[in-house]
Amino acid sequence: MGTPDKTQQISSAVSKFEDSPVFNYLNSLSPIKPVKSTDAAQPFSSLSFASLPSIFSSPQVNYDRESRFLQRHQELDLKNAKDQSENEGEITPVNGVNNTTGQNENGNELPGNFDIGINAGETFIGPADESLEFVIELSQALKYDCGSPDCDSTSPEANAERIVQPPDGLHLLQHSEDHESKGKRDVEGISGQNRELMQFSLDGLDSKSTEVLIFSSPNDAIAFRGLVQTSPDTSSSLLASMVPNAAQHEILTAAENRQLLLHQASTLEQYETEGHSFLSSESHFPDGDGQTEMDECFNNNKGGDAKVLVPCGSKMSADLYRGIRRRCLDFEPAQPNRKSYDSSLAVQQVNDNKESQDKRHILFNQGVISTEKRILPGIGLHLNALTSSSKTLKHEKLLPDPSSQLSTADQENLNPVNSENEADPAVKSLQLMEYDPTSASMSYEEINQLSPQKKRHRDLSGEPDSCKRCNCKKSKCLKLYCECFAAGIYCIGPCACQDCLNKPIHEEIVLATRKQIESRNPLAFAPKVIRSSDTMSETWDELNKTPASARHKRGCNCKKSNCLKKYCECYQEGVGCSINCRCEGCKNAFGTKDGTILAGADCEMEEDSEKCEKSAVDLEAWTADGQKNMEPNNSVLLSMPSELNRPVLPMGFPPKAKQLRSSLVGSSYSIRLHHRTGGSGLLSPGLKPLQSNPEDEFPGILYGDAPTIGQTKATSPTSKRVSPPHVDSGSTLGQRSGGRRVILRSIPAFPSLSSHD
DNA sequence: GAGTTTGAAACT
DNA sequence: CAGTTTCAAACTC
Ligand SMILES: [Zn+2]
Ligand SMILES: [Zn+2]
Ligand SMILES: [Zn+2]
Ligand SMILES: [Zn+2]
Ligand SMILES: [Zn+2]
Ligand SMILES: [Zn+2]
Repeated sequence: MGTPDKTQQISSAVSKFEDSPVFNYLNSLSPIKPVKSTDAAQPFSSLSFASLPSIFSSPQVNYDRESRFLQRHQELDLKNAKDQSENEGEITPVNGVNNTTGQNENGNELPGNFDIGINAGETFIGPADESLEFVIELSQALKYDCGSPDCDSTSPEANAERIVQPPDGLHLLQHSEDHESKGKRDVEGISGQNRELMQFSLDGLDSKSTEVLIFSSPNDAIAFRGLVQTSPDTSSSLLASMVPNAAQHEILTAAENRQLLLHQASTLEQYETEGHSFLSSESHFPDGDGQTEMDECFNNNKGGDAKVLVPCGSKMSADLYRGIRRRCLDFEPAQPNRKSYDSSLAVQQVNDNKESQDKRHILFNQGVISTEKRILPGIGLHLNALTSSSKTLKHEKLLPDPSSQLSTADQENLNPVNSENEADPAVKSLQLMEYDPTSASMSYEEINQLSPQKKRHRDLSGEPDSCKRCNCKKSKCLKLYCECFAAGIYCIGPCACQDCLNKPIHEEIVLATRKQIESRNPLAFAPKVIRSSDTMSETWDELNKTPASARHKRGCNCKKSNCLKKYCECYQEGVGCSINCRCEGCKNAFGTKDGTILAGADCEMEEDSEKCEKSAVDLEAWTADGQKNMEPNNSVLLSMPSELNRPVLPMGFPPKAKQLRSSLVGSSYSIRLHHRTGGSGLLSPGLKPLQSNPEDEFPGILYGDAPTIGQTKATSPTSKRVSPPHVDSGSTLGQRSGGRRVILRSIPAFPSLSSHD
């Protein structure tokens, strides 16, 4: 509510953004402006679906179904969300008690705001065939939802934990918070199943399993999500990694998604063959990781009921854990939360087998809870608002959200929620609130952290908090100068800003400001880099060709940097300059304005061998860029997270794309696992540090995640400096960390250049 | 860490 | 739309 003026402004903005599902969703969630939300909210389902359809061949059909699902799902989520949102706004303790009770309460409340108009009921799922598509679409839709942290939270883990521990409402709730992180683990853990899931999604999912899940619990929504997200997330995550921009998301068609999934699946399979677990492979996925993983777990659960879960849990425990951490690391170094996972996992394993039914039940419950948590995160991001802001953008924005979801979680603080105990949710939330409201739900923070942080993650070793984000002194973080604000996220602990108003507490201000900025420039929060993904896979298939399909929408205006430094937004994003650029003396290693790519081959052809060299250098430079950070491989990953950490360029990065590619691909496999192998070791870290594991654990995965998230530039500010991974040496890359990355990159590399603009 | 450079964002 | 100022990051030392 806020002042009428604000409301009006917002409402107007909302109208604009109706398209963005996330936005709607958020609105609905946030208690603050029910009215607005309501209006805007309605679209949530419709919007989200609408977007989905575009992606898939048959949108309408799916749409209907999805909408149904969503409705339910939404209701649940909304309830949760509401609770959370309320909490956020008020900062009251949330989770613990609220969850349980909250649901009921929320439920009552929801109807009013939401009213999505959907029928919730009835048949959620249709025939198996449809279910497949349905699932996918949903997943996408969910993603949008997920954009918020929620997605992450829903994790199988929760179930597991629950099982282990007595079913106290309170405990559960508390755990739920932790679950978020756990969820991630779980997801990853599913490894073996993942493949199946993926395939299944492609093939057409088992209608049976899906149905079961959905129908079985009242929390259909949750289950639903899990299912949906599963397949879609994966694809999405891949996409994300591949595509830098949200735009890709839109572009991708169902077919593409499938391809992606398949691709992943194949990759995973390979891994498994080697003995690695899937988890790792998936984990590498950027955004989706958390979600995806969870989804998978869910899927498993659904299909196999308890059985599935068990596996997930067990696998997850070690492998997942790592994977999760990695991801976290990517985005953010410290994730204290994760620790808890370990313990929880162990417990899960024990219990899992026995109580399949109970588990399920629990799952649902937990899922719900987690959902609630999730909601918060979403809110945390301004993205919601932003998303809505630009109609066209919505998709783009969506992407960002997901990315954010990824998990960055790190936040320094992060509360130790984890294992320690579940400290009371309320307490946590309170604490978090101090820093950020997000704290309650990791996801929230995660999102926020995502983008900006990545840049500076370098601090890894040093301080957990290290990841710093913005350092605004005069803008109060309410202008695009602020990377956080520009990325649509709230400032958090790692930010070194002064007089910051970009915090959940000042949501109204933030949203109003956003609105104003958008009114001036509708694309202000849109992703800066666009990729035409349409053909991407096909087109690109091989690298060769042109380089970069992705391009900066607005182009740069460099005068002195020759587009060879990160002062250049194009270069920073890892994309070549385009006709939209007004740069002078462009030597962008990713492609010059004229279209010349400096790539090695080109170089030769072209006059300047120098360019070639430079370009190649750039690559390295790009990753390492200015600083000299050198962290081992990880660095790259870490850095990337923000936006694209990795250059858009797909394959061929100009210079020595070959090396990269090959290395990437090859490495992907190799890498994968190596961490996972350690099965036992995984857990360890506890926390850690990115730093510590960087090389081993993170490499690939993190990397992937990051990009995904980062992809949409809009969301993330720019990654400023990346640490250099030693990417340049192809050999190195290839081996470990590189693997996944490479794959991702290659995939992403979409072809066309984006002309869309 | 301080200081410089840079180009986008904001402002006029 | 161009010119100027402001700003925070990227970069340098
Ligand atoms: Zn800031
Ligand atoms: Zn900030
Ligand atoms: Zn700030
Ligand atoms: Zn430039
Ligand atoms: Zn440019
Ligand atoms: Zn240029």
